[in-house]
Amino acid sequence: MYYMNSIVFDERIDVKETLFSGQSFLWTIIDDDSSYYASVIDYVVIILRQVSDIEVEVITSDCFINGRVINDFIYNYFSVEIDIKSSLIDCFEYRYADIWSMLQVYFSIRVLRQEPYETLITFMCAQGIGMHLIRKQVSMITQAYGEKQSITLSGKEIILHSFPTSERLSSVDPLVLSACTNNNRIRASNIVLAAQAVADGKIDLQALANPAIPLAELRNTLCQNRGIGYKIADCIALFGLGRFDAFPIDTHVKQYLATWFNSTTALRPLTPARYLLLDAEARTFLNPELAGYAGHILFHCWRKEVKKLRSF
DNA sequence: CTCCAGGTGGCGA
DNA sequence: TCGCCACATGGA
Repeated sequence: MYYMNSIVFDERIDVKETLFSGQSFLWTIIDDDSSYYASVIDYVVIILRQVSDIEVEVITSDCFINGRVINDFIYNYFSVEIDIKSSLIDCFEYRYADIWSMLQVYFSIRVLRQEPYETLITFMCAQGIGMHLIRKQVSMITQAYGEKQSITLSGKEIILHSFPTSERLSSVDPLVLSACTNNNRIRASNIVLAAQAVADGKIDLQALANPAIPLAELRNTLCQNRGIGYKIADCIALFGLGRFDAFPIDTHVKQYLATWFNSTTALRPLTPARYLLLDAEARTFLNPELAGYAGHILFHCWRKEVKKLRSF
């Protein structure tokens, strides 16, 4: 028994660019020609299909996701209430006219509100390697330790896996897990430690989701865990805790800060001190409240337009 | 072959 | 605090 819904948004949303812009590593392309994309969220199989610029078809194995009815969940998941253009400062259009015109296409990308723990683990897989390898690691982790789920779409069975619980990952031998983390034992060990911390409450993600917590404090708390530095902490905040003010700075962001925004700091090696400097610099031409939202749009635009990269 | 990819942590100066 | 290096793999 499956549930089908059709959701019409007020503004144009590009589902594929959103799901595969590198903020989520848990979606797979079922049928690119028909624009079908699938994932498992809270043990619910969910399939999205882009019907038109503003319409999305949703097929799920349950009518509730995370205790919400499907439509409510999707609206929240795609953060449709956010006015993307307000993530840039008012004079951006005039001060950075070339970038502004290049960005137009990318305003159809939304920043997702994803499950915090899954975001934490998946971004711990994203260190100094390409997007392709990150997806491979996450996919292997779900297949090895997640629960098998399936759904039949037009006569074809689609096999998916839920993301393994923190309890499940806690009990995995790091050496065995390293088969799923590029053979990187340090990363595997850090992931197990993080899963254990989540499982026994040392990392309280529900508490960290409190928007009243200052960004710097949130970042420092997350950084107390091995394998999480400023960048990963900001990614967890932005994509997993709905903190759209968090501005992760990676190799690509560093590059566009230097090239597009003439940052001399961004020309030098990225140290923790320079990370904080760049963070402050970015907030002079981005809306501080939505700096990370803007950062993700700029990030994806830079990767595609300048670097000619793919995210999957 | 070299360089780079959504980085982090340990080390010596 | 900064620069350098190991960690690991794969694509350009």
